[in-house]
Formats: sequence, C-alpha cells, structure tokens
Amino acid sequence: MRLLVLDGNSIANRAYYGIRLLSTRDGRYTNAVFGFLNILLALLREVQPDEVAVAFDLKAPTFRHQMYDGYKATRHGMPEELAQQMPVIRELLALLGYRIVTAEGWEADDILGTLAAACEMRGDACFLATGDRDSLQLISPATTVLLAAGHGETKRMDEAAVREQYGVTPAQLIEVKSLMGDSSDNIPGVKGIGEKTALGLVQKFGSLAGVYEHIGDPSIKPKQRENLLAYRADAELSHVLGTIRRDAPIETEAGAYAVGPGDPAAAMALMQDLELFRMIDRLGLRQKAADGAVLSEQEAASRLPAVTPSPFPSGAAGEWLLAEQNGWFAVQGDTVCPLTEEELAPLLDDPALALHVFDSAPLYALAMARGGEGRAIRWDGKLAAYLLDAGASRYELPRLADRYHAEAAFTCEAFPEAGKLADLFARMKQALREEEQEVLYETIEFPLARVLADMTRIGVLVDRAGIESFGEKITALAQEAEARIYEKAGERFNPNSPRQLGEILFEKMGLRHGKKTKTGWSTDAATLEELKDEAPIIRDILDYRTYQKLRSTYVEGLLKAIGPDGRIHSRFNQTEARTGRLSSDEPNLQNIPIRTELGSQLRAYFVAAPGCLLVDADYSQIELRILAHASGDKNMQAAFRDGADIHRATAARIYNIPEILVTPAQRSGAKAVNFGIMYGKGAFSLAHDLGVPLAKGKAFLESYLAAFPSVDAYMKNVIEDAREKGYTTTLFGRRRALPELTSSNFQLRSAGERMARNTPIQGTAADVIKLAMVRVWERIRREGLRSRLILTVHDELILESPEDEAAAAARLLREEMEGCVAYAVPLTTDVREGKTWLEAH
DNA sequence: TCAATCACG
DNA sequence: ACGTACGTGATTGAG
Repeated sequence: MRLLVLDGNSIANRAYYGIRLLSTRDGRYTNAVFGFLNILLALLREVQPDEVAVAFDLKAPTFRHQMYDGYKATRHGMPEELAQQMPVIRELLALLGYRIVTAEGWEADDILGTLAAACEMRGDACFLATGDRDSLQLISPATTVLLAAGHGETKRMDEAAVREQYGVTPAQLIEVKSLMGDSSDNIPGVKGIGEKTALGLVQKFGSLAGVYEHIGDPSIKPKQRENLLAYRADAELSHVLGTIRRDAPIETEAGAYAVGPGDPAAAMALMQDLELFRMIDRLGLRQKAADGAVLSEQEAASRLPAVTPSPFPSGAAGEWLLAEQNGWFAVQGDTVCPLTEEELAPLLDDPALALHVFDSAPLYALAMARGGEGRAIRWDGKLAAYLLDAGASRYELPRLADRYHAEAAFTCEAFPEAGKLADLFARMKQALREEEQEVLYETIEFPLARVLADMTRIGVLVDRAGIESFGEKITALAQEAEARIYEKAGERFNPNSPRQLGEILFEKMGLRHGKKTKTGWSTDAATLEELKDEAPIIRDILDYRTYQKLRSTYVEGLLKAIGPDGRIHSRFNQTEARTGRLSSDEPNLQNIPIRTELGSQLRAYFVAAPGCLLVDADYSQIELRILAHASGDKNMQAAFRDGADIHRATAARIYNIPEILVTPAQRSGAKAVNFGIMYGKGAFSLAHDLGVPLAKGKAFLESYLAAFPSVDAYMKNVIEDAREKGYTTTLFGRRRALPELTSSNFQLRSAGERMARNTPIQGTAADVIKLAMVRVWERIRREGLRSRLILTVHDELILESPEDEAAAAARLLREEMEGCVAYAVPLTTDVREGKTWLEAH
C-alpha cells in the first residue's frame, strides 16, 4: 500500500509562485490551479499511489498559535491572487475524486505527520508532498518527503538524503531548529546561533538536551554558552513549536483515502470555465466524462447525420469552411472533405467559392506559390480570435472551441465533425460585432494578411559577399577583444557566460557589483558602463559583446536565412504582439542595427535589385502625434505645429521661453519626458537617465504635466477607463484585456497601469501603419505599378521600385501614409531613396 | 526550457 | 513600502 499525502497550502503556494500569473479573459487568476494540477500529475506519475489525501490548513487559530501568540505573526499573508484560487483548487480536487483532509485548529503539516505515523504503524509506505522543509523531520524508513522544487518537479528526500545534506538524522532537525529558530515561522531559537552552529552542536551532542548536558564543553565558545544559557527558555519553547504533531483527529484507517470516481463532467466544465483547456486532456477528463455519458453521446449521434469524409465535389460552389487539423479539411453543412495541398491550391482562387478559413497566411502563401492570389479567401478565424483576445499565447481550434463554448469536441487527432467549425466561426463573428471590432477587422486586419504574405514571398535582396566580408572583419575584432580580456583577467574563461564573467569581475577582481539577477550579479551593459573607469577590462568586454552580437545574430543569422534567390523571406506575424503591432521572425528584420556606426553598416547589405531603388518612408514621431491627438492637448498640438524639433518645442513650452533659448540639457530633458510619459516612466528612472538628482527629475515631470495639462488628464483617464472596462482600446477599437489593473499586488497593478498608458498609443500607431500598408499595396496594384512593398519596421515602410518609377512610388507612399487618417496634428513622413537600406533611411 | 543579454521601434 | 519604461525576437549558457 502506498499513500500519497499533499500539503495543499504549501503546494498551492509553490504552484502560485512557480508559474507566471495566468488569468481567464474576465480576469480570474488561474496560475495556482494550473500549477497545482501540474504538480499533482507529476506526483501521481512518480509515486503511483494506491490512496491520495490532500491536507489543508483551516483558517482558525491553530493549536500551536494558542501556545505562542507570536507564532507566524511575521509570515506574509497570502496574496489576494492566490487566496482567490484556494477554494477553486479544493473544489476541483473534490470533483476529481480526491479526499480533502482538514481538522479544525490543526495545520496541514500536523495532518501529514499523523498520516505518516499511521502508515508506519501499518507498515505501509507514505509519501509526503510539500514545499516546506520542516516536514523533513517526518522522514523514516517508511516515510519519504517529495519536496516541491517548482515546474512540477520534486526532489525525493529520504533518510540518506537528509544525512548527506545536513549531517543529522531527520528527527534531529527538530533539535537544530530549536537552536537556530525560524524567523518565517516566528520560532525564536537561541540568539546568535545560526544554521552552521546549530548543526555543529547537534552533530556533536545529539539533541537540545544533550547540548545543555554538556554546556561546559570546551568546544562551545564562551559567547555561545552565554547565549545558550540566557535563551534556554526560548530554545525549549522552540522545540515544542517546531515539533510536528502526529495525533491530529482525522481518519487514519487503511482505505480511507482511496480515490473516488468524482464527477468528471463537472470537473471538465469547471476547467473550461477556468480556460485551462490543455489540462482537460492531460487529466483524461474528456474520456471519463464521455464514458459517464454514453447514453447522451448515442442520442447525439442518432440525431446528427453520420459524418464520413468524402472527396471535394467537382463544381462545388458557395461558402465553405476551411481549416487545418493534421491536414486540410473543407466543410460545408455536414460534408467534410479532406484535401491535399495539390487539391487545395486551385480552390483558393475558384470564383465560385467563398472560403471562410482558419489561418489565412499559409493559404495565401500556397496560392501565391502556385501563381494564384487567394481571391476565394473571404474570412479568417485566426485573425478574429486575435482581435477578440490579443493576449492569448496561441490560437488553436480546440482551445478556441472550448473558449467560445462552441458545441465542439475538437481533438488534435482528427478533424471535428461538420457543423462545429461553423458554430465556432459564427460565434466569433458575433463577438466581433458585439465588440465593435468589425470595421477594424474588415478594413485592416483581414486585407493585411494577403499583403504580408506577399511581402514574405517577395523578400528582400541582400549582398551576401558584403555580409561575409563584414563578418570576417567583425570576427577579427572579436578575437582581438577576447585576447585582451584573457590577458587582463589573467585567465581564459567564456566571456559569453554572464555567470563566469561575474565571477571574474566581482569575485576575482573585486569590482563593486550593482543589481542582482536571479542567478548572480548583473553584468549588463548599463552596469558595466558604470565600472568602465575602474578597470580597463570593462571596455574590452563591452566591445566583445558588441562584436559577438553582430557576428552571431546578424552576420550568421542573416547568411543562414538567404534563400536560393539571394533574398531573405522573413515572416511578418499578425497575431503575436499584444498591442496590435506586427512582429517579424525567421529572421527578425525589425531589429537590424542602426544606432551605432559599426552596426548600421549592415544596412548597406540590404539592397535594391539591379535597376531598382529602395524607397523608404518613416513616420515622424507618430506616437507622440497620436498622443497629442488622443489627449486633445492644445499645447502639445501647438508644439507640433510650431517647431521642426518637437523636443525643443516641448522644452520651450515647459519653461515658457522662446525655442532659441532652450539649452541642450533642457531639450534632452524634454525628450526623455516625451518618451517616458508614454511608457509610464517615473521620476526615479527619469532622473537616473538624465543623470540628475531625484528632486530634479520630479520637478521636470511636474513642469511637463503642468505645461500639457490635458496629457496629464488623458493618462489618468485612460487608466481609470481601462480599470472599469477591464480592457483598453486604440482609436480604431482594437482591444487589449488588462486584468492586472484590479490586482492587489502593487507591482502587477503598476505594470498594468503602464500598459494601459502605452497600449492605446502604440496600438493606434500600429493600426495606422497597417491601414497605410493595405492602401499602398492596393493602390500599387490598381495603378499597375511595378513597385513592391518589401519591409515594415513599426513606423517605416520600404518599397523596392524600378528606378524610373521610384519618384512616383515615393509620392504614393507619402500620400497614403500621411493621408490614411486625419488627426488634430498632421502625420508627417520622411521619404528617401537609395540603392541600399543605409542610404535610403 | 529558462534566464540573461541586446538588437530594434 | 513597494521598485522603478512599453512592445518585440535571436543567441548563448546552463540546469
């Protein structure tokens, strides 16, 4: 017989802190629930128990509380985000058939101790799962502790492991703790005695009592002896407080904790409500719920026409749904037709068909690869899903079906039955209408998919030989810097490893360390920059990092990505960024260096095809202009009209002086606030960036907000509005859910507030350039031009144009970009032409 | 697989 | 008292 006992509170705590905060669309937190189930599944796999008990603390004061009032007084209260999830965890466990054990006035670890003792009496094996090291005292030949380590992993602790780690027996851990105390449990211990000393004493004298029997022993230092005698009462009280009890009033009979059938259907419904769709299958709930409902399944089957895959009918017409689920399937009514790519490609431009698809991007790519355009594609469920929840990490049919409660049972193995896809699509269309995102969908998001597919297909030409020779130069520079590093460090190590680098700089060389990271001292550029006057090696490390980055990410990364046509065909992802921006990958062409002279040389190798020019246009200060418009701030709007230089004009308004008198420091201060204001930057970091005292940073921020009062009001309003609604919107109606805004956790809430400030601005800028892209692409086509849209970098569009067409293309680009919206301040662009990206930008 | 770092807007 | 700027993607090292 094997009994598994979980310390429910402790495991929930581990689960909560081990997994980033997850929430449902309507803002209920689920990370602890999810993490708890993860850990439970791992435990079941490892222990293979015959019985399972889950112990929870009851909130009432415990037995040990009553004995010592201060006990646990300093333990932090459970965060609200976790507290909310505790009853859910308990409910779910019960629905899964597990027995929950509590006892009024007793703590979970006392229940663990009691069950372990009962197992020992019977000769059964007991496994205690907890994150609390106190439970190690319960270890015996029959009792093993599985210490939760995070990420569902556990560390198996038995007698040998305790002896190896602490050099004492499990029972002696109580003696150790009564000497050293435990501040998190408010167990006082003996002042001046820490873990090392306590372990040493117990190893030598066996127990607390043994220590006092040999209090005169010469190995005890006089100061320690004095403390031991002075705090003897604390030590003895600690011994009582630290001993886990084994006599809690709970059921201990064999068989009392057998796992019951539970209620799989209700458990599944709860998991769906919590949007933990993956977990449903991992727990095998779908099967169990189905087994329990055989009758209704049969009834359902008798009502629905039996659906068998059939070939796509020749001459088919009208609306078909199309989605990929281990192969492509077309669906119409009750008909389901599997399709190979060969069969599918011609359908994508069939004038008789209207295809409502899930994920149009690969379909456009397929159509274009065969010379088509994908004209039959009329609607894309993946884009709808993105607009309905930009926060989701992935968009997949099975989980969407669950989320929208389409009466679907999509599985990963087979395509859903006919009708279910239609149900899901209909619900998403309805939701788009209700959220007033239809216009955004119709005019921007849907038509953009084809534009992006076209950009990927065309790609951008690069000068391979140029990149290679740049690479050789950089490699040589990197090797030289590396040699200087080894020479100055006096040894060889891997300078790419922040850990090894930290050891050299902060331990061996004794440089003062700044911020810490999770794994050691930070060695990032900002930290090293502060040290560069203290040791010459710093310059070499910073240089090495620069060269290494250029070589690995850019030179090697780009060379790997060049296609047989000499061009790089990056993807432009439409459902990745939560603000509505596009992202680019394989390779990312939106982070090609420009800020340094050396790095920007790479842009010379992005070139126009022979006989062509690159025509590059970028919006000037689009986000600040959107802020000026959205806030309605007349002063900021005037600043944009007044000056060629917005930061100078801003400074002039802050100080109420003519632009000509603005000093460089005033201008750079204004620039920093202009950007900081959109991100929710505080006085602290503003002051830090400007290198001025905190008070000065504060004053700067205040004068700024006084000079632009409507900006101040707008920012406050946008946060408040998002808090009430639970989401924020762009000027085009794009949404982003922000459940963080109602968190009781200061850090989370603050982060939410910064997102609420920034998303409407960044997102609106994304809406604008996306609209411009659609218009540019369609106009080029309409006018029969040979220019092609090839790149976009957030506020920048690049065309590749035949030389004789470049001037017209430049005009078109400017007109469409500047003219696609009419805001209170004009959106202006800088347009340039050149043979390379370096020249054109 | 995650953390640290750094490239861009 | 908190802890200090939004949004991405690629590479590297290390558990």
